[in-house]
Amino acid sequence: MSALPVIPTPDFPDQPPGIKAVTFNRLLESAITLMHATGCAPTVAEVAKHAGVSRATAYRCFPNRGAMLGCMVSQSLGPMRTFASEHASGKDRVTDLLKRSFPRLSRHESTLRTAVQISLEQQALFKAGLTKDPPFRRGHRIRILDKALEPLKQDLPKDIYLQLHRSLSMVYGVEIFIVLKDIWNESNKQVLATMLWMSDALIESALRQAKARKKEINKQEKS
Amino acid sequence: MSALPVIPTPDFPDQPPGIKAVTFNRLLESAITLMHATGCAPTVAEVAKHAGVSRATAYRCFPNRGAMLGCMVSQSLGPMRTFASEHASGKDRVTDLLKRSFPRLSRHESTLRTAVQISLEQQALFKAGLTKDPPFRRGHRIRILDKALEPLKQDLPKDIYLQLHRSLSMVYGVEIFIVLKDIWNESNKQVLATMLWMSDALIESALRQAKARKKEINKQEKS
DNA sequence: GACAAAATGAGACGGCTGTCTCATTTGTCC
DNA sequence: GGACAAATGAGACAGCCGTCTCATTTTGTC
Repeated sequence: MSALPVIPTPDFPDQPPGIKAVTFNRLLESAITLMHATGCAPTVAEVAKHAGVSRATAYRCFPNRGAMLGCMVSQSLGPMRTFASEHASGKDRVTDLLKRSFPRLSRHESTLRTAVQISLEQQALFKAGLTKDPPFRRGHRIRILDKALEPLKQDLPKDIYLQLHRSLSMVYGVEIFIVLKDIWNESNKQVLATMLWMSDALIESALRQAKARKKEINKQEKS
Repeated sequence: MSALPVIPTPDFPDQPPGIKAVTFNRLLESAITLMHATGCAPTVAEVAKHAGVSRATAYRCFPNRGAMLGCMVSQSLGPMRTFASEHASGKDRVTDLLKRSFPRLSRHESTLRTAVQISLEQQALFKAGLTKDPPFRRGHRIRILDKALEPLKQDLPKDIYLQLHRSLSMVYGVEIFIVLKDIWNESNKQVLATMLWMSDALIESALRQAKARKKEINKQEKS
């Protein structure tokens, strides 16, 4: 297996001024540890205690709990390396990406769920004008999918490509876990199956649509 | 436009014993009012105050804030009447459902987002064993989609139908708003476009798959 | 109207959040 | 070692959560 391109995590946490690196890192690591131990987003007090640091210092590191959890998520997920075979054809490349990413998604499910939770909270606050700082943003998937779709990009008109890209971002993310497990009560295995089924359908449809349009254009040129 | 079938909301809030109906309703209405006014999930204290009721009484109505918000969501959404033309063909019926549901989805977006938030919180607590009461469940969409897919149900093998049903539940829900708006920064209009594009692709794919299988079976029978 | 039961209000409590202030420790430079 | 600044700890505070207890009001019934 060749070395896979690394896609960096977008908002990798940076340590604020007036804080020693060791303290900052201890807090982040404690947050991750507690998250994995309980499957639940830890409180600031818990993290501080586990890190052997006072609560005040924790709040010097992060403006609030949401930010702390946001940093924790980025740090915990780390850079992405789950990539597809470089030379696979269009659809296979996406299939490959999904299959290879799945264990990772599955493993980090609770962390990713937390990310959604934070994002929702902060978006709501932001939209209500109750806070100025921009909400925690996810979006890893866009670049990863873009990379996986590279071979298809040439075959597809721009608008169709974009629609496919957007659609696949509904498939390649934690939301499908949330819907299928919390509402449908399905297993992880079924989640993967659905991801694959959907991506196949979406890609086929995009290709078919592109083909039809090409035909249409040819026809017009002839007449 | 003929009378459309009403699909009842699953967990319509029922007033607990030891509480006067008027108090319960006032609390729920206050919660809805505040939600719409701020776009943010209100606190128990706020709701109680707005309802002219003591905080203690509010906690006599709802075991906790999550439950209060859950009831608020169910009450706010009310029974579903957004249904498709009874006699439309398979795919059109789903398209119709999406188009006709969209304004409602869009209007209740913040309420629906709150529902996801509550559900995520409670799922996490539940999985961690930190609470016994079952998490707030969403799932409206399953029955609605099932009804809209009725005409297709006969044409499709059971497994393909189920896969389609599951897949469409990723399309017909607030999650697509969350992904497209929070990550992609898209407009509501684009959300609808993506919903339609995806549903079309998924249904076409299911039909095609069914056709292929039928052909395969015919072939086997001949030999 | 009187009485009992039901419904509600008032308020205390510990825990968490986020924001302070003030003391203490730690590190660095001379 | 001493002086100074950076980093941290300790703790108070108001606000919310969720759980109590106890007093008060409202309601229904005789």
